[in-house]
Amino acid sequence: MIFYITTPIYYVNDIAHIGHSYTTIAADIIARWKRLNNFDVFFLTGTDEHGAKIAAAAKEKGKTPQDLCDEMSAKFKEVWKLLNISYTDFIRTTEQRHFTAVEKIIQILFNKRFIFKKKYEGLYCVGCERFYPQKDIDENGCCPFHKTKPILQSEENYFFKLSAFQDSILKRITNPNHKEHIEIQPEERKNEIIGKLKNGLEDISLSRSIVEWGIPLPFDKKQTVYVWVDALINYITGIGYPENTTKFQKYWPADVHLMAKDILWFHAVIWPAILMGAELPLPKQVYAHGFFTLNGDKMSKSLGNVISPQELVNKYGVDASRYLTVTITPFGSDGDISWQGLTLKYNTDLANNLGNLVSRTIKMADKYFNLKVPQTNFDLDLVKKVAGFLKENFIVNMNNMQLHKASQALQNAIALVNKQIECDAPWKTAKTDADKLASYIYSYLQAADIIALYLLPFMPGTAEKIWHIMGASGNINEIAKKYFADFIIPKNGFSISKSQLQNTESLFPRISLTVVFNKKRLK
RNA sequence: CGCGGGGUAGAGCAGUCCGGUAGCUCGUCAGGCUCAUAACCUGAAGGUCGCAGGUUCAAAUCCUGCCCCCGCAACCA
Repeated sequence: MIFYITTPIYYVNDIAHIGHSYTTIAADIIARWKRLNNFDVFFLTGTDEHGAKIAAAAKEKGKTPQDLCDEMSAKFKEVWKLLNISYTDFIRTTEQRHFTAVEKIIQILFNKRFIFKKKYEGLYCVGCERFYPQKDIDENGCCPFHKTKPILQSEENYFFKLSAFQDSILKRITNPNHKEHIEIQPEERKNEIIGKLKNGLEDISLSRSIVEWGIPLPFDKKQTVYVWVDALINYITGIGYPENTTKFQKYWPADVHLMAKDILWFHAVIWPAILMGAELPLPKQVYAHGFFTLNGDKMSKSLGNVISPQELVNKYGVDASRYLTVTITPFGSDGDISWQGLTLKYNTDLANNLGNLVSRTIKMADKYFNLKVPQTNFDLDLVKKVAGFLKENFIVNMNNMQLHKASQALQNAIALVNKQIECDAPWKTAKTDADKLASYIYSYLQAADIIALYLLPFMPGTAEKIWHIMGASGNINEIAKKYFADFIIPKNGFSISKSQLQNTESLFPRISLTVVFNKKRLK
């Protein structure tokens, strides 16, 4: 079974912020989940490096565009390493393999007469790298975004016949039974796209004559390919198009293109049009998640309220940051976040619930059984209950990309064990019935093992730690793969009797909320 | 009539597609427990589910109309 998932390639005019990491962590969690389900997964991310903005930024810093791109691209890679992102490949649009792919696609479109030349005169904003119709210029005659005066630019450009694909795209999006159906998620975003599509498609300009930092058109070297068209093609470059046909045919079409809502249009409409023009299969699903606001404000550089992944990691650690980033708001819709909210969720879900469960279990195992998995007539009732619950509630949500719901299932499963401990009251049993006590502690260890398996996609490091703390043997990833294939719990459980347990420090030390408030004020 | 989303306890949100005792986290209050990270467990208070109609044995959920908030309208994840 094959699974190909992508994130957008990130534009190197900015360093990674929580928005970038949101998409990437989510993709990573899905990729890891699919791997655990024995899929052959290809997970692609990368950087988008062309365009006048990059060239201008480089010039300003006294660097060549390529140097700037190398630097920025490396920074993205560092962040992904920090966050334990398990991408299969990292594509850069300045790589030779990408040039080859873009040239090939553009040439095909040209040969099929989907590209034509047209003279165009209009108001061009350098910041936006686009022309504006008169109606979109503000009252001062400036670009509505950059507040700078656009220049009157006359260009002879190449255009892509997007309009030719309107009906076929609409059909593929609206009809689930179409053999090339593109599933757009979530539903409300799909409605938006359909609405816009019905308003009609205009042909889009596909080349720029004044942007030098780009890929030259194969049939007119004086012009470069419009950055967006350039960027989209990365999804096929990354898996070997056009040279490695075996690899390409193995992984294409993509199972999911994951992104934020702002760039859905390009992925849901323009990208399929390009692919259809080139007679390539279409992606199966395009999933657009929402935006974060911070304390109700839009995150923006000008407001200076952009959260960086490093800040999160410094405060909460890698795994907690991964977890919090994707579960703090419902996946798919917009959501408001705050440092208080993040810290609260950290304390509730990770310190009080998960961390404390591990802690109380291991301390009891230490106190009563000297850090050895007790020997017992197995009582697997609790384990079966937890396993059954997770199988029922976690998996379906993972497969529907409802990451926040999947994590909720995890939390509920953990709470189940906490409740059971309360109900068993092993600290009382300790005084009366050694055998019963052994079976209690044993069942908590086994339940924690199951929870660790399900924790793997979200918090790979923590899951492995718990696995070892609980005295479970073997490589957790291998065992998880086996478990998710047949859901059979080994007869003696995962933590074998007499195995050595580890009494370690708290996995997630509580964070005082007042510290957060103060830090925020200082900022 | 441009398109889309939202209006559910003090706060933040889920539930709405596939009608059937209104749920979660935080906060508040009262109890319990003492293995544990001032944690964990139990219970309570608190909601006319934006407004008005309609369909139905039954509506937060379906239909109609209205009010208010917020995005988007082509390149900030």
